[in-house]
Amino acid sequence: MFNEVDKSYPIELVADFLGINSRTLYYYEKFHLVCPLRRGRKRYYSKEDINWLEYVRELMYEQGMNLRSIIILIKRRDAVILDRCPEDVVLCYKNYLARKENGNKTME
Amino acid sequence: MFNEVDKSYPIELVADFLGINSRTLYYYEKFHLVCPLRRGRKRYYSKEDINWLEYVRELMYEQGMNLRSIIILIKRRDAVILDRCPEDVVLCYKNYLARKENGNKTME
DNA sequence: AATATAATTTACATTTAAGTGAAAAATATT
DNA sequence: AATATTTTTCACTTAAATGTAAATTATATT
Repeated sequence: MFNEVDKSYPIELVADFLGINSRTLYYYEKFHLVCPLRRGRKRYYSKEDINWLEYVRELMYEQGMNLRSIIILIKRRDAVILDRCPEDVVLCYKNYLARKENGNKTME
Repeated sequence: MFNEVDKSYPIELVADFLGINSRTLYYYEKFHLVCPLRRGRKRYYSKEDINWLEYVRELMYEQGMNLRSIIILIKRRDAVILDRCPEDVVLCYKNYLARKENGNKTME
C-alpha cells in the first residue's frame, strides 16, 4: 500500500505504535530529531520515520544515550546513525543550521 | 619532566586544574571513563588523562552529550572519540566488558 | 456563523542521570 | 598512637526527558 517514505501516519497512531506519549514526539521535533509532513497543522509520519524513532528509543532506553548526543552524531555524519536516519531528517537539520547561521535570531 | 602518558598527578591536582570536584572523578571512574594508576589506594593521572577529561567536559557541557553516549562511542570505536581517548581507557573498558561477559556477577 | 471535534501548544509534575557535600572508613605520616 | 589524607558511602540537588492535563487553535459539521 504505502512505501517507506510516504508520510501518511498521524501522530497518535505513531505514538501508540511506539508506546510513547505524542507529547514526546512534539518534543523530539523541537530538537529536529524527526521531520513529519505538515498538511495544514496536522503531522504525518512515514514508515521510515517510525523505524528511525524506534532506533532512537533503543539508543536512549537500552543504551542510555541522550537526545543531544544523537543530534551531534547526525551533525557529525556518524556512519552508524546515518545508516538509520531518514535522509529528510538530515536535510531538515542542515537547513535549520543554515538558517541559524545566517543570523536568524527569531528562531529557536 | 614528565611525558604524556606517565601517571603522576594526584586526584586533587587534576580536579583543581579542571575546576571540578574530585568526587566527580571518582564518579567518572565508576563508568570507566578514566583509568588512573593505583599505587596503594592512591590515584595518579597522566597529562593525556587530563587532556581527555578536558575533552569529555567539553562534550558534556558545550555540546550536551551525556556520560553513557561517550562510553558507547568508545565501545563503538568512534574515530573522533578514539582520537582523543587514551589507549589505556579503551583497554580497561574492553577488559571490564570481557570480565562481565564471563559471567562475573560480583562486579558492577 | 456557531458549535463540535480534534490536534496542538503550554504549563506543571514526575522521574532519573549527573554532580556534590559531609560523614565514615581506610590508609599513610609524624 | 595521634593526626592528616584519601577514599568510600549516603543523601541531597539540579536539570533533562517525558507524562498529565488544561488551554488554545484549527477544521469540520450542522
